[in-house]
Amino acid sequence: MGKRQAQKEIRRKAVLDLVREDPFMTDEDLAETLNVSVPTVRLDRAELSIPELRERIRLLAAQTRGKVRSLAGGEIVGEIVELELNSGGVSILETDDGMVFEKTQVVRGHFIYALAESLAIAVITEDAALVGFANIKYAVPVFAGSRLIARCELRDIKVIGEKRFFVWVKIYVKKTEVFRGKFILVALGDGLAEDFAVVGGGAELLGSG
Amino acid sequence: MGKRQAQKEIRRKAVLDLVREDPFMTDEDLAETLNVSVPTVRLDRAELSIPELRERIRLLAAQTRGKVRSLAGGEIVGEIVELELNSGGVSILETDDGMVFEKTQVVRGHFIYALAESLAIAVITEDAALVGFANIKYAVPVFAGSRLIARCELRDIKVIGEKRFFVWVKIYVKKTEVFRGKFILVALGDGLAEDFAVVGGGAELLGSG
DNA sequence: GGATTATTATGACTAGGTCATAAATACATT
DNA sequence: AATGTATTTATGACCTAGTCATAATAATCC
Repeated sequence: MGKRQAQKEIRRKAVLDLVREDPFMTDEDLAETLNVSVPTVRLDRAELSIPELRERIRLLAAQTRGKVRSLAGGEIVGEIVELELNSGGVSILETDDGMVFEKTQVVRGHFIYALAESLAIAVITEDAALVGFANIKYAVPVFAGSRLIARCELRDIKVIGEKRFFVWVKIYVKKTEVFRGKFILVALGDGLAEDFAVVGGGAELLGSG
Repeated sequence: MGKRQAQKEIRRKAVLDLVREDPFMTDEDLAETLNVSVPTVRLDRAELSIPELRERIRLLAAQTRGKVRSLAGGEIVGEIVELELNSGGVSILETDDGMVFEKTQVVRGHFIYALAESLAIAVITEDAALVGFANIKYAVPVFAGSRLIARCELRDIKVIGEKRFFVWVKIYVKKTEVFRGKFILVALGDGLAEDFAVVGGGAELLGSG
């Protein structure tokens, strides 16, 4: 292998790394940082089948839109299909490839947890409820593509200092129970400062440093 | 108010709704669905200060990139800063506005949970480990902007049928413990079919229907 | 030196816009 | 019915970040 060929190989790897790191780079940006011409970069991209900038960010946006809406964006993970306040509810989450461990294709636990927690909180009418404790069990691994059905039941309300809501959530794939969780939710009201020292960034209420 | 003015108002609202629902619509798409010309749509967009398609998806991609990387995309939530396999580790997650309940600005539990779970799994060297049980406690509400520091410790390994890893995770904001969780992880090996009936979409191994 | 490969240049074309200007249309008012 | 105004549409020049095809140049190997 000649010198030029080796250089090419190295540059192509660099191109891959660069766009992976920052998919918002134009061909001109790439050309500048790699000290080659724009056509060279285009050739590299073509052979590495890296799509053009606009396509890259379009894909990025498309990919993440659904996930973010159902995960980071909204208040609720999954779609609530039944809800009786202070009693129970049902919500559904379609799992997909973006939620799995690569190796095993098994859906990561925290997606299942998030579905359960969201539903548990949705059932409580209290203005703001937070999970205080949870006791959870994953019975069966879930694979991408499964439709998770969460059923939630408010079992008890106790007042021990503050109001505590005892909520049970079971999640099924078809008829198989894959998850079971008992959540103890706490109403976030005036009692906050008693049991809960609030820790925050800008919004620090009760300092601890 | 005349007829035309009213029509305009209605159309502008429709434009807003349409791009909100599907930010990937071109002006031509919008013009067609609204039965007006492209320039009209452009005028509407200008007055509603809706950016052009490319800018919209660029913003979408930029906004969600960070979140998705740390949430849905990668295997790990948070950034691992220390890791001793089969022993312990430390990971860090910077919380932000996208992770909170709107009303209270409190970080949603499942982000904290995900940080803990990710670290617990990372510590286990086993090819694929899954959470079997977890016992968790949220001590203190966390506000956006806090830097969460998760410390994890492998406490025990027991073989009860399959290998079980007993992992403790504590999460701090500064010196305050905000979360504590005991995870029992199960190695996902040959023992899978014994204790675990596998439920999945396309990859259904042990059917239940 | 000549063949081969890699790099660069060039030109024509594209989508999905921007901005500015002009023309056409519809409506309300006098 | 005529006119003024708001609204809508049309037009043309320009932009970015590309596409594709073709050609020319440069570097390396045999």
